[in-house]
Amino acid sequence: MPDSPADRDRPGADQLLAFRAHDHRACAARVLSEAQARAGELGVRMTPVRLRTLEILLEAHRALGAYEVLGRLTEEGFGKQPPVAYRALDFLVEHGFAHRVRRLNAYTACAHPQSDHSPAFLICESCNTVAETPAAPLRRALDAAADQAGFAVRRLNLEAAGLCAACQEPGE
Amino acid sequence: MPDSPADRDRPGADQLLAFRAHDHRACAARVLSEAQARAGELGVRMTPVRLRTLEILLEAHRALGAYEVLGRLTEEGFGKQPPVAYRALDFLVEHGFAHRVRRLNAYTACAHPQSDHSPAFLICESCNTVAETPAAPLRRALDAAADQAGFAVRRLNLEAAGLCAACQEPGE
DNA sequence: CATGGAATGTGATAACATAACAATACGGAA
DNA sequence: TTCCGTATTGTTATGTTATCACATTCCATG
Repeated sequence: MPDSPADRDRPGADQLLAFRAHDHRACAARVLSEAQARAGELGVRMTPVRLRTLEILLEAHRALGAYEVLGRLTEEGFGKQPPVAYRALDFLVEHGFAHRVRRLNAYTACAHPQSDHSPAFLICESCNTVAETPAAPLRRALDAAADQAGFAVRRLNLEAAGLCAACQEPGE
Repeated sequence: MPDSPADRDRPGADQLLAFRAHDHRACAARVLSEAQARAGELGVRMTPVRLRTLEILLEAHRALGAYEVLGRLTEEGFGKQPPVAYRALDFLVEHGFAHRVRRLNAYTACAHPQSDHSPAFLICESCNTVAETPAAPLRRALDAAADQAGFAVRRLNLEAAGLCAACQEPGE
């Protein structure tokens, strides 16, 4: 299927697929297997809680709060205290498998774990769907501005709140 | 004093003054009086708690948590329950007198209340200083990308974490 | 198999934020 | 000026998010 680097840099391609119909099961499975492969490359352990946490985020295809994730994990026999979820989520974020959406106090699976990137999030205030879109050009622009002040950017968090196409429709 | 629109769009001018020595008292007084004038224009009331909250943020010249602000307000005879601080802060943010820095769960006085703008924050992970820099060009770029997906951006939050010039120095 | 570091689990608590409602202040209309 | 509606401030109570400290288990390595 078409998923060239060029496609990946073009919003409107699979980046914003959160707002569009798609083969969800295949999409999740693909990201999962990519993530496992990448964990191997990075020399980190994709343990059962961590894997399951990522699966949960992928199934939702929306941002989940830590306690929502915890609830799911507990149902499945994992621990029931907050650190269980927070540690798994922190791990996933740390290694680029998931992102933290601060505006929602929530976490979402990374749509493109295979490559380092500077993500930007489009958060629909009506349906709460979170779409990830590439922000590399924005990142470069910001880096340039920060450089002038001698500031070294390490992590960038870019979240736009608004209305997705579907929620803008009149009868919605 | 020089504060033309051109200056305001150039980082390295007064935008990043949080990282530089400056006449803090005069700077705070200027912003305060501008804010009061602007409240009049907007037809909103800059009441004592709200004014004092803004003063507190300006004095700190760093991001303060809601409970830090609450502590200060309480010392001065205002209420001692969280909503007192949250309401004042919400008011200030709502009308552009302050910003919320989500990465820090904190609030900071707006450096440029006189004009609508899309701010970006440079957050030093070492000294926690928060500098506000203009993000209008970034905003335009993001709007363009979002448009392609039919997404209408209403609010943009851009926070960069890293090291300020001072904290990058060897002996620091 | 011993062993040390990583990972998981627990109870407890800290930190951040809002709901719901009472009392008061303010400003415009009668 | 007086009255009235609304905005504002205050309170108690509670909800939500996140971390600390420490015990136990897992697992790769020697």
